[in-house]
Amino acid sequence: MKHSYAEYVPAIKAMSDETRLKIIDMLSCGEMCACDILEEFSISQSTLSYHMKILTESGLVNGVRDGAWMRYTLNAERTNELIEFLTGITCEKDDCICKNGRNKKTDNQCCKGCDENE
Amino acid sequence: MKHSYAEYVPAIKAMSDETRLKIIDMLSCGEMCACDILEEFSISQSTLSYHMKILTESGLVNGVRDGAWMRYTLNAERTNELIEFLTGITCEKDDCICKNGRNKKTDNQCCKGCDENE
DNA sequence: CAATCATATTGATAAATGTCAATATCCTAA
DNA sequence: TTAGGATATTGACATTTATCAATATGATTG
Repeated sequence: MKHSYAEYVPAIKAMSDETRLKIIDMLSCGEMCACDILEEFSISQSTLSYHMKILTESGLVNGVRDGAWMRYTLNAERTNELIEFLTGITCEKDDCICKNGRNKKTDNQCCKGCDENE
Repeated sequence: MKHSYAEYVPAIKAMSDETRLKIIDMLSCGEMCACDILEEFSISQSTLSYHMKILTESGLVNGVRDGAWMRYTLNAERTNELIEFLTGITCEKDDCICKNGRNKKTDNQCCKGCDENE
């Protein structure tokens, strides 16, 4: 199975920032509104809004309006999917892409199964 | 337990690029040299060198010189650690940071255990 | 040691990112 | 319906990122 790396890049990019990692951690136990998240940081309101937009557009976080507030939750399905993807590309596997390349010096290093799979 | 988010940012950033994701996938089954990796992409040699530097400096990939070649391997320990970290911050947990904040609208949304832990 | 192959570094450049202040929009409550 | 609170958007800016061509460095082999 070939992975579509590009599909996961926005979500990984969304996680590649200290502030957003902390926001994800904060949301992992349940819903929070933007104003409560903001209080945990020393950033401006517009910067938080920017970060929340990246998180929601990446699919990792869901945001719903509740009157004047925005209520944010972690999209567990999406985060699980991402972690499974990362697990998949970092673990040795039968249907890997490593059948390509690895010609010159490391022919014998290829995992078993590479020749049998497309 | 408090996570040190910043500690993981370089590794996540290293993964937040389509080219580097594919390189990680290629290395997941075993060692490859730079020249073999290069053949899988339509990028210049200097660009690949740049990407390999980011991957090795992030700790996700190990590179050793073998004569004129560089042999790259995935650092499985480090990738596992990263995945465990991501799993940790995305799963509901007892020792979460969510005891902070969540005052205004969502007091009742906090997970069990938040009050008992620092 | 000279030629050559493999990789790294440098300098330049365009694009993306993170941040803020200012402003706009959306919603509620009086 | 209007004032004010919560959030989003805009414009400006500095920093970082990804890329390449050119060049440098390191290793091998004749």
